[in-house]
Amino acid sequence: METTYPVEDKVGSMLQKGGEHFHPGLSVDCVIFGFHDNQLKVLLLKMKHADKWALPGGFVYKEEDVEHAAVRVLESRTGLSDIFLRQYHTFGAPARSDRKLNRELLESVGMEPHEGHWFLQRFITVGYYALVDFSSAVPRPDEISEACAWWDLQEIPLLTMDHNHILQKALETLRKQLNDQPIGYNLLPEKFTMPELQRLYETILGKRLDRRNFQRKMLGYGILNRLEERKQGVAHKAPFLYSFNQERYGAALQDGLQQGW
Amino acid sequence: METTYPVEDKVGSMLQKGGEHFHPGLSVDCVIFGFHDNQLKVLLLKMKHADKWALPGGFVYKEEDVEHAAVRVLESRTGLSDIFLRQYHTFGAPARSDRKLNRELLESVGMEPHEGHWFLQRFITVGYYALVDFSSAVPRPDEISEACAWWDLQEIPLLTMDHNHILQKALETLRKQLNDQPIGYNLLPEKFTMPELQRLYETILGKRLDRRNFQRKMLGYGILNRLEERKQGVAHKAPFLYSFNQERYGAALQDGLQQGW
DNA sequence: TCAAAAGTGTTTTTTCTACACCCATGC
DNA sequence: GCATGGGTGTAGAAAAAACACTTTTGA
Repeated sequence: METTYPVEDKVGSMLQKGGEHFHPGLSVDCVIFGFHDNQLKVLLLKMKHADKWALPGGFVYKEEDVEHAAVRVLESRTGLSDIFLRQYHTFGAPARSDRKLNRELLESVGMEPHEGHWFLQRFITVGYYALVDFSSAVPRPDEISEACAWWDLQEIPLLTMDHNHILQKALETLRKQLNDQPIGYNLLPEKFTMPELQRLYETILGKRLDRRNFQRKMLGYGILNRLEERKQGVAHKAPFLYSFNQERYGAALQDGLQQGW
Repeated sequence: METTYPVEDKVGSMLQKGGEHFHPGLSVDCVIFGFHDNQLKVLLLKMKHADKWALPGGFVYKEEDVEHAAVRVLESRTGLSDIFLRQYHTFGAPARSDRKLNRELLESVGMEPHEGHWFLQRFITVGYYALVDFSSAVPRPDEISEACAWWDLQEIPLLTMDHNHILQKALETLRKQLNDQPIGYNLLPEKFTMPELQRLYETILGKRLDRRNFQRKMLGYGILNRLEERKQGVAHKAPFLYSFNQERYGAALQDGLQQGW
């Protein structure tokens, strides 16, 4: 089922016509995680007419599935489709909307910020987090932003509105996901080494793990295929390459890994 | 911070004035769990002018925190405040709104279902689940419903719209909660026996557990106080009574019980 | 007095934890 | 040749699973 939605060609027309096209007072925000240089990265946007960075987000068309809106944001910012995306929380505090900021944005594009303008209403936002392969994702700013870039999780600046909070909550959810679901398929390249997978886990958890116990536990999940080849051109002993067993990985995502009861 | 919101005195005025007071296209639905007779129960409403039962839900006032709306629904249906409430998912499929049903409802109260009426728009709903003490909760229907009652989880009928789906998802979330957080404080009376707590777990999980291993594990969490007294007037050997250690229970909710990594 | 439910403990199995040793590679 | 990272195995501790005996009570 393919549906076409109007495209915002520029800030002005979006802000002007938004009220007609979008579901009122509703947005989605995506925390897009990538992994590179043994660091967890997050994709951030720098909006025009704003001095702070923000999470990539967007509005939901009137008859669009909310999740579809998140997929759309994701695809337009990274060029990737068919990736891991999960809704984790909806942020509904009235104070989270920064009317002053939005009013200034309206004025900056020469629009009259009249009372009742759709963009000046209070917004509820549905938070999604995504796991993407850093090397295949190509960050691209949209019409209303001047930059789009990966940020190291350790160096996240003060973001707009409540976006630091939204990001923090995504990270907590991701950490919990490790406890009953596998992670890696979407964050690592097709072929990867066990140490690389371990770095990923360590980065998400923020602590170091024992090399041998990690390998045993991970192999015990039965979701990995060890390939014949080893990683080329590395210092020291060449580690084996692995890939995920699609079927078993999917089943593990579905059924969970270890259940306490 | 106490805020007063307009009260819907009856269906007509709510449907008529709703557009002025409520955040457009947004609702909350609550899956209220109780435990009685060794059975997990859910509180359902029977709406006037409708033949199906529904989850208790409501709309969100324009400047009201979404969570506050859920608390409001909960309090008005059960008479309880300060209970366990958790947001678990937001349902945003366009097809979930049953316009036909709402149109009929409008007509049934003598209102013109004109195009663009707020009640005929597509709705996003934020799902919350609550755990309440069955014996202190007093089910009370609101102005727009003719009945409010506890239903056995095994006997849930076909509900309105996507409410069966919303309920199912709440149950899944509740099951997962058992794996890293304690449950019971809100579902059981102040004093309870170990077998009662075990029945609760068994009911949620849908499977039987070993009596002795359950007790060992549960005591190991260190969240229980064993009281001096035993349950009175029961057949067979009288079991000890327990209560939850508030401080430790709260800490366990906060920090989690067992973390896989 | 006996069936049913509850309290407590023990054995076995499995999993987790903490290590030690050898191998390959680049400098 | 040696420091660094990677592959593999093993002993001890801890947790989970399986199971048995005794006590209390109402019918």
